[in-house]
Amino acid sequence: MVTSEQVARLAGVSRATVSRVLNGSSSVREETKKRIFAAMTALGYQPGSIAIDASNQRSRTIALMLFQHEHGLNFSHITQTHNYFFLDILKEIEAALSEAHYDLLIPSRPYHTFDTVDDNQPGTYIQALQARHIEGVLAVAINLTDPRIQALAHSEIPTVFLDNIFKGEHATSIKSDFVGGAKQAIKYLLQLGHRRIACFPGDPITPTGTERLLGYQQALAQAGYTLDPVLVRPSGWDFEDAYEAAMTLLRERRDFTAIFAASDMMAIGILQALHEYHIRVPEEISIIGFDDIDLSKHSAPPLTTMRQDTQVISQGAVSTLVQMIEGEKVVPAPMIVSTRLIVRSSTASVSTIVE
Amino acid sequence: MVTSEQVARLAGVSRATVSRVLNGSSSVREETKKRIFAAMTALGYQPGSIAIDASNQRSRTIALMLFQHEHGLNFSHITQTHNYFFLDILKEIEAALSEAHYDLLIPSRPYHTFDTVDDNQPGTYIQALQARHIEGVLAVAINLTDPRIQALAHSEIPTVFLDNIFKGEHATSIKSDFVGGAKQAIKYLLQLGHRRIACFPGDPITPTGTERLLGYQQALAQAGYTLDPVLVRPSGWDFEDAYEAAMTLLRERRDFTAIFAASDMMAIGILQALHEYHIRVPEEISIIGFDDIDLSKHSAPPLTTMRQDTQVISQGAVSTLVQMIEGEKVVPAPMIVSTRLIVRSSTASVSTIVE
DNA sequence: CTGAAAGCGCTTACAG
DNA sequence: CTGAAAGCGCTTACAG
Repeated sequence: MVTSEQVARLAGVSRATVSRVLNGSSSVREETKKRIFAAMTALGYQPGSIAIDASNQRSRTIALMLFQHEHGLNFSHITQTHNYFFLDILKEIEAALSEAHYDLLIPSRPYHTFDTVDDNQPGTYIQALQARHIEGVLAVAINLTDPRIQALAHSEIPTVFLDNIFKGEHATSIKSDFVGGAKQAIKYLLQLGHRRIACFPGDPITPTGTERLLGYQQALAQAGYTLDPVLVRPSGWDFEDAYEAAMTLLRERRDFTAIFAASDMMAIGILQALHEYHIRVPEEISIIGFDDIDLSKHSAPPLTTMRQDTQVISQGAVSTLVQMIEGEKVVPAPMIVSTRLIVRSSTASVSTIVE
Repeated sequence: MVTSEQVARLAGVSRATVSRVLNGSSSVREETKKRIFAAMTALGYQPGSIAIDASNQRSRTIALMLFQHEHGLNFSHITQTHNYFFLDILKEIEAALSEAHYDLLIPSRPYHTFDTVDDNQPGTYIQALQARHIEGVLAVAINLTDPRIQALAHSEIPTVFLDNIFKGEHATSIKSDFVGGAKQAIKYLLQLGHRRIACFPGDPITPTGTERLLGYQQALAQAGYTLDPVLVRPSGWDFEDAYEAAMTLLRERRDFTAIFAASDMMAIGILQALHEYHIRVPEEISIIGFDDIDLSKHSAPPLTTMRQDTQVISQGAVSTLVQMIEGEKVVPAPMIVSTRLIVRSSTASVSTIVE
């Protein structure tokens, strides 16, 4: 590898000056600057990042962490169908990080060089991140009971949580307005004339599930309708979970004209159940999803849904994190991003129902 | 941060000895070893990775690169529907890398500290990777015209290409047997009695598309059937591309009883077109896909497909790469992994066709 | 504007 | 078995 030493020699200056040119830290005579640039291109010099990091004591690296099952790796989570939505987030995060000149690390090697220590103990988990000079963490906390989450939230490592609210000395969060989004979805269905609306809130163990359920309840209450508990069907977040829950509901032959699903992936599972029962959408049943993943516009029929603003969430997460790393000590308050109704063909007003 | 200095002091030894205990490089008296471990746990010491890297001149980091559109970032590619398959690969790669104690970097920040250089010029692109001490690259080359691919294949950086064959002094590849897989798929359809089989080979500009087409042609020829060119429908790899191509084919009212799709995502697009034409699968038309992504078992009907062995591909890619980094100078030959027929409900024998 | 020197926190021959 | 010293390739006060 070409070193700054060689560049310096060729340009007839000291390594210090080469470094100054690289960083623009202090002014260098135009003339010498030119000589140095010439030497750099002549040799094909690239400053080595390890040395830069060693010297600056920083890595410009942020880690992406998914907490789902206690000891799983990151991608093993993200490939599950119910996490499909996060891929869109990841895409935008990568772009935003690139703008800000940070790298994204998917930590996969064991954190410790010696084996006496248990990686997953909350305390040593944080030490391990610090030892690796992770400057910030973007965390998706799904399994809220994982003790590493609290350890992270209370550590000194700047952290932004996506989708669930955590606060700490150096931690904040950003998420969609699930309550408001669910409310708007239900209002829209009410507006179309639907009165008996089934609700698949996802997993009510998680706040993100409960929030959607709450929006459903509030919208109904505010419009003056009573909720029929038999139409509320908790389930897991996966495609199959929703499919199964829908099959059960259909088997029971309940009376309803519309369905609110807590995610698009779930809606697509429900759609398949309806399909198997030869129930036409939206002629017989309307259905509305949540997220607006790209598959939604390709489902049969294309799905009406509440879009989460992935761009605002991702850019917000990154800029907040960068600010916490580089900027003032003030930790920004948790951010709530509003959702938007996207009307496609899976919803129709009750009056158009064909018998 | 706790340093080895502090540990050494507390244990009453030199930093050298602490280091020796950490690496097990040379023998240390049992007694002092114990004292040192005690000091480490007492202080919560974790060796800092930056210093380790600086000293060892290596990073234990491998980069994941997707070459698709000239200047795109990694995740912006992977979230496209036609790359959904690679998520399964990524999941296994992460696990294998973890085993081997390497980190996965998704390079996103600009490669250069100074702006005089164009990152995407093949030469400087390699220098940039070297400057970042990337020890190896896992590359998915889709846009084969990207000059960075050749630069990488001929560089000194150990590289394993997935899905397309590239060879170089320090580069090899691993991929599924697309020709063989396509052949087996067609043979299976022939066995079911189908004679007029439409083929959606994906994008024939790419070898991976052409290989599947070749398998189709060979299987037909070997069984003694002539190929009707009108049934071969090239298209892009995306869901919509296949959907559009299928709509066109259906509009033309061609005579065929089965379809071979080059990917599951394409098959799902075609399924939707068939659905819109109210054509029953498999009663009227059989369809077989390729890849076996998880969505395939959830499509309506569940898809018969050629499964790619993601585990063998991923583990093979990682172990080969690690071997090139750590081991002998011999570059392993390109590897071809066989595929496997997974029969589900989208295929049936022609005799069962209900008119 | 520029050079000599010290420093970042580790590791590893070299002695003893 | 263990310590003192040099080194990894940068950066940054400190002088001049």
